[in-house]
Formats: sequence, structure tokens, C-alpha cells
Amino acid sequence: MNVQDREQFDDALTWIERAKIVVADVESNGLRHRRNHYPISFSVYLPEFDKSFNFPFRHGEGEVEVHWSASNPAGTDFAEANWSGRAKKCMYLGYWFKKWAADVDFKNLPSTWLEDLKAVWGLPGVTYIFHNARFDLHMLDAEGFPSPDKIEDTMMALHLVNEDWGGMSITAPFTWTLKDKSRGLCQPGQVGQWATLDGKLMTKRQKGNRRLKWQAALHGFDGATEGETALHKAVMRFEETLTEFALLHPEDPYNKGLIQKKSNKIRSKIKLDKKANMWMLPSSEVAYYAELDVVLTWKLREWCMPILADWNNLELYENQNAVLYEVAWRMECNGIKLNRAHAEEELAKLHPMIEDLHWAINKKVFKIGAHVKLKEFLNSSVLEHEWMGEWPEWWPGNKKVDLKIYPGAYLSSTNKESLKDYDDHPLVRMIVEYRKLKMSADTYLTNWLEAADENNIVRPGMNPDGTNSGRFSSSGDAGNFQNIPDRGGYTIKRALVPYDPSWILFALDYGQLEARLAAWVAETLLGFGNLEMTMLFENGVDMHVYTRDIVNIREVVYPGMTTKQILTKLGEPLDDKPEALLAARCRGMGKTMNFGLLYNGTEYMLSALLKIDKETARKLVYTWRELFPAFAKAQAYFEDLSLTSRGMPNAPEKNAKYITQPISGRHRKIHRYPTWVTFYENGIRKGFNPQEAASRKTWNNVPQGLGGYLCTVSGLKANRLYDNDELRFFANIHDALDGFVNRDNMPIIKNVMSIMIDWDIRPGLTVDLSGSKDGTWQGMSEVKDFDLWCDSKGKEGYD
DNA sequence: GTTCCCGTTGGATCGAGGTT
DNA sequence: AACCTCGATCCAACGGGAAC
Repeated sequence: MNVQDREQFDDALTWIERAKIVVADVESNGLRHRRNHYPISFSVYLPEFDKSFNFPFRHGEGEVEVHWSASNPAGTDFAEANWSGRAKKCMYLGYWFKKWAADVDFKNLPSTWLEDLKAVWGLPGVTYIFHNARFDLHMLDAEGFPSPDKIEDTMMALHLVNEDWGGMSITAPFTWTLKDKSRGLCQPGQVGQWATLDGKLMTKRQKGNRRLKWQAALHGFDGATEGETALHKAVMRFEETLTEFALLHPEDPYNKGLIQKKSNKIRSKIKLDKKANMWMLPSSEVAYYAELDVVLTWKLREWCMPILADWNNLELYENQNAVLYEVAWRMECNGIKLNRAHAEEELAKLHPMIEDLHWAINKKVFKIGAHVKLKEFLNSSVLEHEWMGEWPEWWPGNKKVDLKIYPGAYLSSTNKESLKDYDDHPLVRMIVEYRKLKMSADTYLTNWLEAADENNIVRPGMNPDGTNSGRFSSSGDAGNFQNIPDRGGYTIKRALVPYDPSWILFALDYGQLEARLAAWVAETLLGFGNLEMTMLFENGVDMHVYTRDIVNIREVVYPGMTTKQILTKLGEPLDDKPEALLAARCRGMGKTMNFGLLYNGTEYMLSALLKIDKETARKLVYTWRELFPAFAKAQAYFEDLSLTSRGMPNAPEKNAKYITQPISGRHRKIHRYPTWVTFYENGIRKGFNPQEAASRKTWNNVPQGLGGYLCTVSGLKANRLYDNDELRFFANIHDALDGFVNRDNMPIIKNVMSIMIDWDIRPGLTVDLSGSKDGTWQGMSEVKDFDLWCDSKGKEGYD
């Protein structure tokens, strides 16, 4: 029911007050919660009473996002807009919508009633169910709604039902796409609509996805497609309405140059995005859709539960919902503060430099970033080109010397690794520098400035269901917080700082977490080998040094060469401690071996990574496998197990192919991958078995996913112990938790560390604390003296 | 009115960057 | 190996203007 008057409203509230389960969904006028977007309506479904309500508050309020371009730069007067090309839909739409909306009844409820709705929201003991909870939670929280006691997310359920929806093909209903239109399969007006034949949904083989409507259609829920269809019709009607309105105003300067065209030209300029522009529609047009949303969410949840029960994953589902709500969402709410001045300062420094390099390369040689052209250039004899660099003024002197040309050069890729072979060429030096500067400026600093809210807080998106293995992923308009560069001359993390001086920045990193877990699973749980790696960990041996020395990397890779010869070959400077330098380099190679060979690494991989020939790599692999026999066996074990069809944990009569992660009980299921797909490469038909490919990764998924699980569940335990006044995590970076602790509560970190390692695993886990010497996220270094670190409020105790 | 060329768009794709 | 984002290129669609 689309609630429209006080009587209906009061009645709806009494039902909500009595409900123990509330399925909820928020429609908004954009995605940027806590900045310029906000809820327009709230929908709930109360499964106990089979009642659904829609509360419209702000239909008609919002801004059409205008994408300005080079020919229509920001600030262009509407009457002077350039109309060439297909674009300007959004500009046109926004302009006419504003005029049209001036005297339209959107059928909203008075905004003062919002407070009454809040009063019955988040009551004790009530579970709220969402589809993609983090979005709705942010919208509700920003609007001032109380936080629910407990939540469930059907996206989380789907992730447990099948970790890799995108990776498998499923026969399912579909909506027409632009591509279908261009192929003549459907009419232009049908794009975005469910494909039907004689009133029945058509199906086709396609990649799976977790969209609510798609899932509902896939499982054949009643009303799965009705809401979409109704909304589609409403949108089409609305587009017609706006077109007519525009046509009724031929004198309007904005129609200059357009009005004499046929009306369908104008009609084509008015194109609503169903989701993004929903706020433009009066609530009466949208309520049906919005209410169906919550009903379908409930149906989806009911569909998932028995499956989760069959898989013995009900407890994990509850646990992961808690991680989602109490860890991931809390991280997103916390965020980190952007030192705007520093970010702007950094950008002001970078932009002219980027410009200079752009100019120098662009004008003289080719468009920068054109990898094809760059490759052509480097592959040709142009490397002997007379041009040897026209350096920008600021270019450091030491980078102007020792230049080289490379006659007859050849390279197959233009990535950093390949360019390294030509790094004394002036052009290559400038390209490498350009890419680095551009990366800092665009991917990170600019985005943060854009994404920060009024208090200069940037919030990373932390996705608990972002990966197949169970790790978190990170995305959103503040970018990926799991890959911000902090080494190799980057200083951009300096722009990220504590909220205020009462907060101390810290990071808790597990020590070699994945290797320890792999050793535990392979050597203890499966009993392969003789606890070789486990014992080394327990005796505190440096694993990489051990591998280096036992395998004798130096003699195998560089037989009979002197230290000086090897270092020269490696391109290392010959300083006063050549032996130590060589030892460090060989330890690095030991590390590469340990990490690569723990899983499915081969001599091909090793020879590529270490840049050695295949024969030498084969020798190294052989010796390593002798040394740690458990891991190749674990690989074979999981590969084999995952290809064996057998009963599901709580439903022995139902068969599936899967492996199970210890502790969490999370499964990696591969029976739904196809066993054979074909594709064309250079006109030749080739075959590929996705199921076998997935089975080869299952061993890797076990320690990797388990690591993510231990880290985030430890975070959950810590978060339940300490509230937001004391402890604020803001990111999970796979095997690390980054956050802030209040300066008066610093000793609690000791307890958080013991929570993190409190898992019944052999070898035991270790965790290292890092603090920030300079107070920014850039300057993290290991804390050696915990008490001093606490006493000095994070200023000392590092070394 | 038709044809051609050019410039402006946006979508798809590719390849690069970075972290663990 | 996984993840996410950005930018360049290619491509196709389309508008506008010139030439016919």
C-alpha cells in the first residue's frame, strides 16, 4: 500500500511496531549517501502479517547529474549548449524536469511525519532484512534513523549459496539490452524490459548475477517481473509527458535549434534511467515497484534458507551478517579523515608536472598512454631517434645522466616490468614517471577530494561478499582502499589522517598468515608430510632465509659465479657490503618460491618471476617440494576432492562438488561451472574446462579465504567488546585491520591482538602492531615497545 | 533533398597501475 | 592468484555544414 494519509500512516506504524521481522528497502535519488543524495521513499514488508507499505517523502526532489564535456564545459548556459552527437540527454532532462515539476503533485507525505516513522524503527529485538544492506543502512543512518539491533542481507545469503555468481552460466530470464536492439532482436522501447513470448518469460544461457529482480525471475517467484514492467511503463509514460511539455514551449531558448526537428528527435533526448531517476516520478507511480522489492527480498531469503541449511551454513550466514553489519558497515561509517589541504597541495604539485611530461612526450613522439604506439616506437629503430629528451625544468639532474639508446630493441608489452629493460632511455624514464604521477593524482587524491563529505571524511567501500574465496574486496567512489600505494616514492597516504588529535592510528598485521594456515591445513589437518613447515614456524625460523639456504639458491641459480659477478648481473650497486646485499636478494627469491610453490606454482611461473631459465627453475621446484612435501599433496587432494560428486553436508541425498574451509565451514562449490566451453582464438576453435580450472584454485582459496575470515571475525569480536568511542576500524586489507584507537584507551590494542591470534591453529598465529610516527597513514612503522607507545600516545616506541 | 566529410559523443575493450 | 580503477583507443551513431 502506498501510504497517502494520516489514517493509513498511523495504521502502518502500529503494524511495524508489532513486527519482529522487517524487510526493508530505501529508494533514493542517487548513490552518494552522506553527501548530496538522500532517501525519497521507504518500503517495508512484514512477513509475519503479510503486509507491505510504502512511505513516500521526497519524490521530485533531487538533481539531475550533468556530465559536462569539452564542447559543453561546466557552466555552459543551457541556451548555448552544443547539440551535436547523441549526448546531452541528462542536461535536457534536468532542464525540462525542473520546469515541469514546478506545479506537480508528487503525492508525498509531509516530511514532519518522518520522525514518527523513526520512532518505530530499529526497535529492540527486531531483525531487518535488506538486499544489499550496506547501502540502505547508510541511507537510513544518514537520515537519522536508529540502527537496527540485527540485520540480514540476502546478498550475503546468495554469496554463501554460491560464491561465484558471475563465473557460471545459468539458463534464466533476461531483459533486453542495447546490444539486442542493435541486432534487431527487440524494439527500441523494449530495452530494459523483460523478454517475453506469448506472455511467458523467455530464457537464455547467461552469466549469473545477484540482482534481486533477476534472482526472483530465475527462481520463478510470483510478481518477479511485474514491478519492473510496471515501472518501465511508468518511465515510458513519464518520458512522453516530459516530451510533450517541452514541445509545448517552442519559445524557450533551450529549444532553439531543436524544436524544428521532428518530435521523436526530442523524445530521444529525454531518457530516464529507471534506477537513478526514480525520484522524478510521483510516488503513486513507483510504490508498486518499491513494495514488490521488499516482498521479493523476503521470498529470496526464504528460498536461500533451506539451501543454507543443506550446506550446514546457517550459523555462518548469521556470522557473516554480523561481520557485514558490525565490521564492514561500521568501517564504512568510520572512514578516515582527508587532510584536504595536504591533498590539494600534493595535487597542485603534481598537475603541472603531469602537464609538462604530457607535453614533452605528446608533442615530440606520440600520445602518452597509447600503449600500441609506445610499443611500436620502442620496437622500432626510433630508439636511435635524435631526440634525447627535452626535460621539464624540475626534472632531477641525476635522472638526466647515463642515458642510453637501445638499437634493435624489442618488447612485447609496455608494462612497468618490460620497460625496466629500457629504463635508461629518456622517453622511458619520462613515461614511467608520468604514469606514477598520474596514478597518484587521478586514482587516489582527486577521487578522495571528490568523495570526502562535509567533515572531510572519506569512506571506503568494504565488501564482505566481494570475492570467491571469502576475502573482503574494496570499491566505491573513494576508490579501492586495499591498494593505495605507500612505497616506491609515493607519498599520497600522507593525506589520510586521524579524525582529530584524540585518535591514534594503528594497523594490526598477521605475520605470514596464509603460509601458517596453509601449513596447518596441509600438515596437521590433512596429515601430509612430517610437520616440516609447522616446526619451522614454531621454532621461529625465518622461512625465506631457510628456503634460501637449504635450497642453496645462490649455487643453483648462479653456479660458480663470484659475488661481484652476480651483483653486476642483477644490476645492483657494488657497495661496501656486497655479501649482505646478495643474501638479501636471495632471500627475496626464497620468498617468491615459498609463496608461489605453496599453491599451484610451476617451474614456468618460477622462471618468469625470478627471470631464470626453465631448467634451473625445475631444479628449484623439485628441491622445494622435497623440502615441504605436504603442499603439492594438499593441492592434489583439494583438486581431487572438489571434482568428486558427493552428498551435501546436511543433505547426503543431494550431490554436489565442493570443498569446505575449516573453521568457518564456508564452501567453495564448483558443480555448477560448465565442464566444457569453446572459444575462438585467431580463428581456431579451442576448448576449455572451467570446472577443472576452478578445482585447481580450491587449495589456494582455503588458506586465503580462511585468512580473510579469521581477520574479519577477530574484528567482529573486538568491535563487540569496544564501542566507537574507543575503537574504530576503517579498513580490512586481507590479513590486516587498520583503525583508530582513542588516546585514552590505547592499552585495549593489546587485547585486540590477543583476540586476533586466539584461534586453535598449529602453528600458532602472530600479529604485529604498527603505529604512525608522523600521524598520517603513510608513516606506519612497527611498534616494538608497546607500553612506551601507549605512554607516549603513539609518538614513541618504534625502535 | 542527397551525399560526403568532419567533429563530438559514449560504450566496449584493452592494458596499465596498485595492494595482499 | 585475487581485487578495483583509470585512461586510451576503437567503433558506431549522429549532427552540422558544404557541395552538389
